[in-house]
Amino acid sequence: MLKIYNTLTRQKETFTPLEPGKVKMYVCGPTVYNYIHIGNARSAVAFDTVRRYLEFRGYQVDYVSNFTDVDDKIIKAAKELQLSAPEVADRFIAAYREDTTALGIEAATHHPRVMENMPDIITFIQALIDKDYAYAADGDVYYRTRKFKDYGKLSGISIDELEVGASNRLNADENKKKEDPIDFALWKAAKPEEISWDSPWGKGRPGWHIECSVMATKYLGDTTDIHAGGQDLEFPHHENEIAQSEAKTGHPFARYWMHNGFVTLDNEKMSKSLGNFVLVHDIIKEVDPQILRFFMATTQYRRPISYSMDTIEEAQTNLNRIKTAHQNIVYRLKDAVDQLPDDETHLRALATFEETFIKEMDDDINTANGITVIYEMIKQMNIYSEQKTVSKVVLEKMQQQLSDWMAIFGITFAEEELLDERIEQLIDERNQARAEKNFQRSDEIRDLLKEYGIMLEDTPQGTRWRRG
RNA sequence: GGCGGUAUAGCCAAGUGGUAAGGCAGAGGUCUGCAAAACCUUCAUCACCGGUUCAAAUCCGGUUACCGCCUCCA
Repeated sequence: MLKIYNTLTRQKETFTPLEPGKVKMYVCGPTVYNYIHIGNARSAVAFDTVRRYLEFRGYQVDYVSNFTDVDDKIIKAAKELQLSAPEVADRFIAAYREDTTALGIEAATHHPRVMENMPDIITFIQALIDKDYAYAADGDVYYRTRKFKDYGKLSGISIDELEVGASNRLNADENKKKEDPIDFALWKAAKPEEISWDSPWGKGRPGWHIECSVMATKYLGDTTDIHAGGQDLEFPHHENEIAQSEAKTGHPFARYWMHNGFVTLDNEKMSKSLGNFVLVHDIIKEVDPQILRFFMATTQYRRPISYSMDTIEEAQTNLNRIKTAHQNIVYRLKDAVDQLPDDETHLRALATFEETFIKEMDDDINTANGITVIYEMIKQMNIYSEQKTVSKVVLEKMQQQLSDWMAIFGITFAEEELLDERIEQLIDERNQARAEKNFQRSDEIRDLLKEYGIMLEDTPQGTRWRRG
């Protein structure tokens, strides 16, 4: 039984979607004004993993993730890059797709953009005004926060406590227009020469929070099963989304709220404003993106994860261990017999591993524990693949089970590649030398191939190679 | 100041009442012509203090440290 930690109730709850077998999931996406860093990637990875696990468990997932392509930072970046705001957005959406693809993140069912949903945003805001939950003020439109009685239910904060801190942070101009300092902008009047859209309140552009309310309800309906994002979105972003959406529709906006923990660098949150970030775009030139992806799976998504070269190297070692085990299985398929008397025992053991794996992953997508089950399974797989005779039935099941699980973590095993003819010849020559006990020559060849990144291993079934 | 989170071996990381998973690194061993890979053995009383209990890393109270949100941020 799948359980998910729901930020709204602060506890793990049994997951049951609104519609049996189908899950509606919305994940707050990036503001596309530059490349994503590892912290941004964690969110995308975490919820891609949730999605893949839901699919593994038999659900059909409708996955929506937005691109914020209208925003102050984009306007600023456009000035710096001497491009139009849409051009900046296009460029970094392309970069986002490139980086996330490298990380094995599946594209969403829909990737809506703010610019493409302007009429719906305006309609949504108008509906809030009509319901008296919002008011226009000199070209801006604000949300009447105090009117929404459930305000604070997600983050557990109260308006009165907020007001104290908020008063000296907002600029005076904006405050003058607001009825209450706690009110937030749904629509901002255009400043000269900024990109803007026509609206009943004059030229302007939407505030940040409204887009997610609009797009989530437009693509998934009034109530979404899972709404997710980083912990920093809990307040105010998600709180405001709830206020807007529930005021408009009268229905619960999302049933399960999921928030991922941060990536830390030297025990501090990796963030754009702190400047302590590593761009995915840069790091994948040096580190195999699969390693980065696997690294993120080694910690449960709600906990902070510490990024360093040490932790990345450890992930690499561990991923290699799993890949080697997979290769061991594939290698033995070549000389496996169709079946053996003890097949049933091994298949049962595999089924037990699967039960455990599901039990661990069902516990709020505990990938760290899921991976532990993988380690235990590959140990048995390694032992099996060293048996004198092996069965195809068992090996195939092992191979399939391991790749299915790793796919949840976004890891795929490379297709077996063919070696260069020259290298094949060298391996043959080395085996000849070994047969003649000319170990000097055989070691020479092994060292030579090592320089090309081909590692040789002598096994009872013959010499095998791998990239290393 | 308000709200929330975390503290487990050299490192990463599970474990929410029954006497500390797993991985890396380290040590020893098996296998191997030597390797590699693999396998086996070994390696912690859980930040601190007090309490509840037959029994606590796990519950309660307190202390300390670190982190996050409250302002754009995954």
